[in-house]
Amino acid sequence: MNHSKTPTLADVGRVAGVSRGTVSNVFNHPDLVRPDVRERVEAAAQQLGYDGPDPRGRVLRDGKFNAIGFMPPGAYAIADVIRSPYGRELVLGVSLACDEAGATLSLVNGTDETRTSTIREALVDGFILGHSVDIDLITSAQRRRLPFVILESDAGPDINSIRIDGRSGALMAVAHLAALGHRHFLILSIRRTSGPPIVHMPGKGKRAITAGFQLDYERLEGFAQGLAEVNLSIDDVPIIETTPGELSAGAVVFDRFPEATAILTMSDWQAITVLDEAVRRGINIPDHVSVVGFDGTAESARTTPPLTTVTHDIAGKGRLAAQMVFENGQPRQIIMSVELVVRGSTAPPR
Amino acid sequence: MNHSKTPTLADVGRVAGVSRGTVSNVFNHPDLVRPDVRERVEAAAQQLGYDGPDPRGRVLRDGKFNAIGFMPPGAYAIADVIRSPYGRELVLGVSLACDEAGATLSLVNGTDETRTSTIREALVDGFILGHSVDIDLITSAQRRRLPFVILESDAGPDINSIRIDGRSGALMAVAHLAALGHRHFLILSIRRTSGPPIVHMPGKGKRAITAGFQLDYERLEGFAQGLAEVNLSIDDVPIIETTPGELSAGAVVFDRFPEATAILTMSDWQAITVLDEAVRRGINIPDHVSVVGFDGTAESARTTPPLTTVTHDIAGKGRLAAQMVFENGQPRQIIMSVELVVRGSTAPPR
DNA sequence: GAATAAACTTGGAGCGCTCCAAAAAAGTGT
DNA sequence: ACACTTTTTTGGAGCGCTCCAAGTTTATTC
Repeated sequence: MNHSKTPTLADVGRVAGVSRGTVSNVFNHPDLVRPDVRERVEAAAQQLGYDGPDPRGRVLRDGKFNAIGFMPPGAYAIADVIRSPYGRELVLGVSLACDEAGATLSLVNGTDETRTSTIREALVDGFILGHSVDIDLITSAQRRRLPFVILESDAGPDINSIRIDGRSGALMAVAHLAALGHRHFLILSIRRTSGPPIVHMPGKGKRAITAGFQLDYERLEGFAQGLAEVNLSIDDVPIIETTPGELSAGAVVFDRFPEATAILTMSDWQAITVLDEAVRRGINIPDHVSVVGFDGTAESARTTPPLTTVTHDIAGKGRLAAQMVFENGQPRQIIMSVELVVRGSTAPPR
Repeated sequence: MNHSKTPTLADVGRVAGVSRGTVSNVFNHPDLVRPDVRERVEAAAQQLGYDGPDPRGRVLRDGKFNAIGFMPPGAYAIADVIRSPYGRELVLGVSLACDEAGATLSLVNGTDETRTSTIREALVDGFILGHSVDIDLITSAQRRRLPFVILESDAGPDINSIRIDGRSGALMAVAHLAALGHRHFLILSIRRTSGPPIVHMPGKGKRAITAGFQLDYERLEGFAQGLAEVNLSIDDVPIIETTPGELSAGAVVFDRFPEATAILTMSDWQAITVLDEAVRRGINIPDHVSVVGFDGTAESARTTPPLTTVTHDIAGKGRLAAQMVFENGQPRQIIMSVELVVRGSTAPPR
């Protein structure tokens, strides 16, 4: 039994002269085993170079992986998540909950084609899914009969979800700028397909419905409401959709809409793009133009000027999501509150 | 067979009137199955709500998890890795290789006590271990008979390792500063236990050996050599050991060693601490004091002034480590080259 | 249409483990 | 020493799957 094959419980039992069950107990419930027997088994294990039960067997038997999977939204790879400040803080929160639970965090990849098979095959006890309303994905996850939580997307009362109150956040952002006296707004929204920024000119029908996901939609609604409250219509506000990572957003803003004094965004990242472009053009923020970010990432506090932004507890969201997966209780839909943190990127218009 | 239990391959086979093997083939090698049979099986699967083979069975049978584990060094948690710029870039590299290989990246936690059991139990095909010379950990990893790579620590010819040429990096840093005319050096080294900075005054024996790990040791050697080449001795240079994350390092430097004009560090992070403290005290860098970082994280380019730093390809290192795990070939010990990137934080002494 | 080749299907043999009911051993009290 | 309780140990029964050699069916050839 020693052909350099890795030894098994049974091998150890054979050498120690006890049954498999006893060897298993030595490793998992040592208190149930008489001390002398335990020592004999440990000696046998040592001799064979056996280092404890192989997790594969346990997994099959118990059905538990002691791990949760985090799947980035849409076409994002794990690398994109780690690269982005938002993704990073989210994963940080998830990892904190995993630390507490002693669980492993599996970052699972899914290109658009492989997402469902990944869901089917991942070695995890549950999932956290990035924002996505992809019904196939949800179906796959449900089929797997594993707990899962969807972020930033409400998929109905039977499905765990956590999202922020983006509508209120958007509303606060507009209200803040309006209170400062701004009347010329511009919105940076999120383009869900790849490609250059798409510019929606004012007055061409209701553009709010161009939102790809619930996340954008809610925020646009909030913007619309906030504008309505100061007798403006979102239909008169230009909307630029940019893909995450798009660097030219700022240039488009200043090239095409020099009259705008208040820029509303859907992410700190977009806001920072505008800040960078402003520096390049010698446009002073907030003197010439005010900018409001979204998410309140750590980065937003370190820009010059620091960003006024709709803030929420990103890491807390990740952590809560993981906890919900671990608990595996009744489905809940949680809406987290947001807060407008006013910093240096907003001021009254000139 | 329908007691709301999750269906298995056998259940599907029973309904479709074929054997388990055929059902397995439908999902894994559909080309081997006659189309009409395949359809029958697929219909049965659909009817039962069977969504493909359970990964647990496959894992036991095949022995492969299709995942690699990343274990942070020493007492770090996953969260610490994600928080730190260096850890983040490293994980980014690992994740890129995982993306390419279609594998999952498991971030496994190990507190000091649970590290070896984590190694024993993680559901992975191999490991990347943060820098550590902990022999128990290496033994555990070897026992598991899984490929693994150790970062920043050479554990001998039988063990995969990747590290940077820290000695040369350190040497370059000193040479650069010496060429600028500096004679009053100070070294920020790494404290491996928790607690406040430890100050090693000059002239009190050979302090280089206080290094906890190979990483520090090599760099101290490099510093020593560089100093020797300009007729200085490391024994005359103060060394301050700080824990990663320690914020007071900069204060200790300026409080205790105002005569130092050239600060050598072991991480960008330490260097940034010094920069921050300098701003607080109105000390101009590089006019009053020059600072050299280590690692060349993305952050180092964005500080004010941008940091002169010993740079290496952090993400590349992570990626290579993952590739070595996937390849599982002959053990290799790789030393990656470093480069001194001169930016704004160094200048001739006043 | 029989012989031969090709295509497809089958089901046994595990993979390594843990649970659990039952058996065995050890301990207790009279 | 015996009956009875408590502590330990045992080994069968899977967990769900894939491989593979062997068997069966279908297609091709003469």
